[in-house]
Amino acid sequence: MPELPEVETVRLDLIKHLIGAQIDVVKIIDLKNITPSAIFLLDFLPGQEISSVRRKGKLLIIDLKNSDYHLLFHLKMTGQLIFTNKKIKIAGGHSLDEGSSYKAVGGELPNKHTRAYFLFTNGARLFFNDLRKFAYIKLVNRDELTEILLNNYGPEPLTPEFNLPYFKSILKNRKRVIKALILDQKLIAGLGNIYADESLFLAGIKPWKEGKALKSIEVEKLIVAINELIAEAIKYRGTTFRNYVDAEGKKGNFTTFLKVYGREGQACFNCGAKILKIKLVGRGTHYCANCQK
DNA sequence: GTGTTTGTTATCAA
DNA sequence: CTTGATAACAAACA
Repeated sequence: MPELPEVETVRLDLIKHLIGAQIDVVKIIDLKNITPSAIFLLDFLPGQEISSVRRKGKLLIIDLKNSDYHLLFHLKMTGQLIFTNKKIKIAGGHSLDEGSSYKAVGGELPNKHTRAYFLFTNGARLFFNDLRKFAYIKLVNRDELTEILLNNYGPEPLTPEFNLPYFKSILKNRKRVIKALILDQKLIAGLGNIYADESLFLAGIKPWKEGKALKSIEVEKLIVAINELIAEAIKYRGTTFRNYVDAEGKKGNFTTFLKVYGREGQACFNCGAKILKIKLVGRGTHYCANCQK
């Protein structure tokens, strides 16, 4: 599941290669979550130059030079953005021979999960893969982007806006369980199911505790846990639990540092008790009954 | 065939 | 208006 650290890893990979790159050809293979229409994008994008790659929470934002437009990518659960500048022989002009490809995690590219791809004038290629068809590509103008960011995304971990007074303000008087609150992108942008479970374990808090029931010391522990966890996960290039890969097709290295997610039935690293798993707010939820109060 | 996986949104309720 | 709870979606896999 690409959460903030995984999308950030993809972003850091992409800026190494895509800044200044000019789009040559766009191929849309099978993508229903694309706006405006695929036909419009096929016409609009060629010739556009990429000026920067940004991110808000799990949303990747590609800015186009001398343009009021921004290309948004959301990977949802199984989306991948895989870049390559390996040279391959392309028969006759610009278009990539569908049969030609090179090896990457998940098979040759393009493969059966490739929903769209971009060819750049310098020979680089960017593949948009998605096993399920949840992920989206969206082209928006500046005002639409501002509105999207304002309406859907709160402050991110590791930013000045995500401070203790803010965190306390969004938890007090809240009846929702703490896991639901920290998963809410409007309150904190970037946490998904893995890092929500992990941060609550690190802070020693039961996932189903009501927001308003958290003691001051618990709120302090949790904000530290979230920030440290996200920083470490970025440092290790994210977590691959199912099919996440970075923009070079490589897996994340933080997986081995997980304390509770995916460890049901195994011994807690802290106390040795069995890690338990329940369903909470519709999500698989992992915790240690002994360490989380 | 059944249940499970999760990010996000729609819908409904209070 | 705010807040919260839940279903729905997608496709593969055990």
